[in-house]
Amino acid sequence: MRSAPRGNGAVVTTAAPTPPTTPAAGGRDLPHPGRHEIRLESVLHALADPMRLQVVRELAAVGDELSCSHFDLPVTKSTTTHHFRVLRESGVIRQIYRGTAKMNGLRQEDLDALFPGLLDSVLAAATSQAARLADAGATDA
Amino acid sequence: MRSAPRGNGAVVTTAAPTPPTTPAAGGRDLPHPGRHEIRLESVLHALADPMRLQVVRELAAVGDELSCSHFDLPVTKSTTTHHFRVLRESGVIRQIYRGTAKMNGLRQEDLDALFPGLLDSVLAAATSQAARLADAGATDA
DNA sequence: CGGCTCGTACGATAGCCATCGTAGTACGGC
DNA sequence: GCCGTACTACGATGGCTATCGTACGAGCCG
Repeated sequence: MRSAPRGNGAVVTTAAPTPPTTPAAGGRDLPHPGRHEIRLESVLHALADPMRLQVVRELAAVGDELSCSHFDLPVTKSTTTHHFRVLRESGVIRQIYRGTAKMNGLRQEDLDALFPGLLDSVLAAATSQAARLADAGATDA
Repeated sequence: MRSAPRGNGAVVTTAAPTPPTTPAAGGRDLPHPGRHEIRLESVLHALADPMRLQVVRELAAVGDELSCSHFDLPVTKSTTTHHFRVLRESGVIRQIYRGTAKMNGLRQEDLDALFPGLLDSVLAAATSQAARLADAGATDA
C-alpha cells in the first residue's frame, strides 16, 4: 500500500463508454485507475477488509451492477462511501452515476486479465470460509 | 481486519514434530494458528504488504525453508521480525528454531487445503506484475 | 418550486501498523 | 566461561484508515 493518491491522477484507460442502458447522467464521472494502473497490493489490501470483501462477494454473486444503497452494511453512509472509494481506486470495482444512484460493477475482465484466477480463488475462499464458520457456529451453538 | 489477536490463542494443531534434521533446540517453539484458525482476511492482509509479499515469493521460489537472516530486506531487523511474525500469526508461514537460526517455511499445504488456488494465483499475479513493472521501467528509462 | 433521497466532502477521532532504536535472551564456538 | 551471532521484546513515533457526524450538491417527484 502506501499509495492511494487521494488527489487522483485519473487515467481511465478502460473507459468503456457505457452503452446507453439508460440516458445516464453525462455530467459526473468518477476517476478509475486504468487497467495497467491496478496494483496487486492495493487489490489485496482492498479485499482484506471484511466489509469490502462482503461487497465484492455480493457483486460477484449477482453478476451485475448494484447501487450503493442496495448494500446494507452495518456502518454509516459516510463509511460506506469510503469503502466504495477504496474499492474503486484499487481497481476492483467500476462506478457510474445513473441518475441519483451510483451503480457498482465488478471489474472482472480487467482483474482476470491482470491477475488470472485471483478473484475467483478469493471468492471461492471467502465462500468456503463463510460456510466453514457458519458451520462451526451452528455446531457450537 | 479488525482481528489479529496479538495475544494469540495458540493452538498449533499442525505441529509437525520436526523430523530430526538437526538435533534442534527443543526448548523454544512458536505459536502458530492451527489450520482452521487461519482467516482469509488475515492472509490477504499479510500478503498485501510488499515486504511480506516479497518474502513469500522468495520462499515459494526456493520451495524450502529459509532462515530469517537470509532475507535482505531494506528495513531493520526489528521490522523484519515484525513482518515474519505477521506472516506466522496469519498462518502463511511456519517458523521453527534450529539452533540460533529461525527457519521459515511456507504453509503451502494448509493454505491449499483451505483456499485452493489462492496462493498460486497471488504468486502468479505477483510475478506477472513484477515483470510488467520491470518492463515499464526499462521502457521508460 | 420544494422537498426527498442518494451520495459526497470535510473535519474529528481512535486504533492499528510499519518503522526504528536500544536493550536483552538464547545458542554455538573459541 | 566469554563473546559473537541471531532474533526478540519493549517503547516511541508517524502515518494510514475505519469510523462517525454534520453539512452540502444532484437528480427525481409531487
